[in-house]
Amino acid sequence: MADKIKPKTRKDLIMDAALCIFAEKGFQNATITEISKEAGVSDATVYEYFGTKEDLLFAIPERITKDTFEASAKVIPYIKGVEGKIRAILLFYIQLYQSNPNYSALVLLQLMSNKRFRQTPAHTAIRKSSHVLLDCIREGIADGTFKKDSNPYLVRSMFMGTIEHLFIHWHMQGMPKRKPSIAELLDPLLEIVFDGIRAKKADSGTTLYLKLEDAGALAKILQKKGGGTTS
Amino acid sequence: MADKIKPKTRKDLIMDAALCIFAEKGFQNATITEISKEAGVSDATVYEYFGTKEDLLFAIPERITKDTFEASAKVIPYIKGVEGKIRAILLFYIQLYQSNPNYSALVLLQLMSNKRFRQTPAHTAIRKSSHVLLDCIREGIADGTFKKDSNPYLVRSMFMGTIEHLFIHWHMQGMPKRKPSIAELLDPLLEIVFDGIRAKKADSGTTLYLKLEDAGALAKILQKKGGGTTS
DNA sequence: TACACGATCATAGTCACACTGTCAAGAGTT
DNA sequence: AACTCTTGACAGTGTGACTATGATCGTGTA
Repeated sequence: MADKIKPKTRKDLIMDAALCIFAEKGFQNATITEISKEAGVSDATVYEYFGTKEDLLFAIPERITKDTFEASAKVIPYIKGVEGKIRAILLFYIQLYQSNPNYSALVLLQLMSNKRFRQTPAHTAIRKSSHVLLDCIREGIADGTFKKDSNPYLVRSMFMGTIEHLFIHWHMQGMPKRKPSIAELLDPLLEIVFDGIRAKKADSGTTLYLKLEDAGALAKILQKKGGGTTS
Repeated sequence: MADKIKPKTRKDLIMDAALCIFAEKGFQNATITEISKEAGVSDATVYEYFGTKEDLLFAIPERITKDTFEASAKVIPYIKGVEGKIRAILLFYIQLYQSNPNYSALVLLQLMSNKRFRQTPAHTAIRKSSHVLLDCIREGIADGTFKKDSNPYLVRSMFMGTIEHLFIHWHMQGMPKRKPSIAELLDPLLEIVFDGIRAKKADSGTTLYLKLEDAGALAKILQKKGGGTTS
């Protein structure tokens, strides 16, 4: 196990340097010379490993994205309850973005709006993970946790859109040094959405809400019976 | 009024051409020569009006953004109720993005992640409008429409993040010809969020929700009184 | 030690494109 | 006609991605 200390190949050195510089100055404003200098190699070596500057850009998120999302996919099935699963998936995203600011800057600011990136293995991994989230929401609708008429695509966009929006603003605000408090917003976010889409029936042990207009009718029912609620 | 038919200045022609080409191929992949040819002017004329290619990019959303958001700001105060106000603001965004696909592609895909764009009048207008939305949410919290412990920043990110996410995916999907159904998702979106943050108390005239545990006590009250709800 | 071979470097060169500068050709005005 | 302002044509510069080539370094092998 001691030989697991990787000696950092030149390829890794180049990608590490590129990640820093791309995240800091943006893809277009970064030069190959700058990256090769930072990595301590020559320009030619960069082209030895990566055909073009854009190939280098696309290669960077590949390792981390695949590793993370494959790990996520393995864990999720063992979590019981769709709400817990959804929470776990979103926590994965938030922690990934939060603990790798350069990575998230790259993905959210440079890659997400690049059409060629969409034909990349890294993006396939992202898409797959996004699909897992969608399936969880569908499962929640199917098993009665969420309202039958919920739009799963909308709900997914609410989750992913909100989280990405928060991170984009964090990056654009110009202070990615300070740890963001986005993880603390996960539970409030979940609470709002779940509260909004949760089926309001008395089949699970959750809190039950009734419209006031129905309260009159309910009052009579409650009077006749002892107070037991049978569906 | 007949002389209101603008003869389309060269500046406008250039910006129109640039909008099309930037939206289609992206800022970096578009060349000045291409734009000037499309506009029917020479390269030099482009530089006559716009110092740099980026200045041209930033100039494009200026008119439409300012016009739209200033119009929005004038209308909002006349709408009663924070929920209506919020709905109106979001509808403004959606209709703006939906009826100007090129504009929304430019803003959402190219400009939002550009740091220099943030120091631009166009972005100031966007920020101002975003602040109006935040104020509405705060107003809703203050007047008891929404829960006291709602995080207005989070709620705003939920609205804007979701809408932007939906539009970005619409653009990236590669079929911006077909009219998107995003406007139809506004009410479901509002329903979920409002449902999640609405104060469940009996202080405003809106629909009222009660916890089931309270229904027993309510039943007695309703029996004694005729049914009128005085606060 | 000597050799071979692959990896890396240094360097020079090509090409595309943003941007500049110059000057001449219209168009409008006096 | 003279004057001015706008526009176009075009040549030129600088930067940076990418290519091509030969030198050099490091390592394993005879």
